[in-house]
Amino acid sequence: MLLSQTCIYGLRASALLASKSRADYTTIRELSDELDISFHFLTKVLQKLTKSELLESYKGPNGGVKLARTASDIKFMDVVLSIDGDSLLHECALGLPGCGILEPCPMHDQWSGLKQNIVTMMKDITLKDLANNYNSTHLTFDSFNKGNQV
Amino acid sequence: MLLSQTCIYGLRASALLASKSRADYTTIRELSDELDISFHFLTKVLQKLTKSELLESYKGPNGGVKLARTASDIKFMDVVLSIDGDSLLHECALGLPGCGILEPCPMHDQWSGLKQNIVTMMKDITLKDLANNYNSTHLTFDSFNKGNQV
DNA sequence: GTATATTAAGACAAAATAGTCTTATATATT
DNA sequence: AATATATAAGACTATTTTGTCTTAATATAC
Repeated sequence: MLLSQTCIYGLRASALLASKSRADYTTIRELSDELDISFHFLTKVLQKLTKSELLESYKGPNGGVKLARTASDIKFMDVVLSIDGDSLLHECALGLPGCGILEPCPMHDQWSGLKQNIVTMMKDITLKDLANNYNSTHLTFDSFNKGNQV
Repeated sequence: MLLSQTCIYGLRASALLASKSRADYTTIRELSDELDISFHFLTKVLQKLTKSELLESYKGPNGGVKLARTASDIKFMDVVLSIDGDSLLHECALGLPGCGILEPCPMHDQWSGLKQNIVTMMKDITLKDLANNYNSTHLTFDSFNKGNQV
């Protein structure tokens, strides 16, 4: 799996927040219910995004979380970096720590090309894009969670 | 990480076997020493490849493992499928079980394009390619394991 | 046939990841 | 002030992945 489960949860919650495009705060409980993710676990995931200043949180009644910037200004990659870190950018396909331009492993050239494409995509796509696609499918995220399609 | 550690060990051992291009058996001990991988763990990894009939094994003195076919006839993808299975081929970037053409998740189109490129590469590269590159670098795999480059 | 060399198999341990639960802290409402 | 609502933080548990160790099975050589 390319991204950790934690990261995927963060991406889904971020995309859902973006699709709501609300100015006020959304509770994590609402997000966890819609996404069918454990409330407590999602709380911890979103804390990372808050610390990275991708989200803003507010305690107490009418509190919750919201995007810290406009959805078009937060990239897929921002969420990945915040949660999974930058290991994806540097990792050798064969897991060799010394692999690089000077001492390429047998996979280096092929893999770094592909990796660059992945990174480009992640830097290209914003939460707004995710939210747009999300809305255009006329599907709730919840429907995915039921696994009703192969 | 795209591939499991187990899978990476399998790939490295397979590439090393291919680079030796020996007709007789190589002991797992020799492979594990050169690759600096735990002997017992590598044994279990290679057992999977043997069961998948990518390798042949032989017990007793002068025994060991060798490629079951010529190196140019075993693909990177064969090893990945044997060890990690085909989850990579089907996985949605957002981990949504229902994601597909009928009910695409917000990432579906972009991700399936990239995924296809990855799969194409893995089906394209053979152990012979890995071995060639490996030899042309004039580096032992061992030098990578020391992590002497950023 | 006994000793030696090798993979096969499976029990066990350690580490990383994922998930749960409880308590603390901040805010709003009354 | 008291109560209710929300995130923050951290202890704890469960699961998966990775790694270790012991024993079994098989083949060779003498």
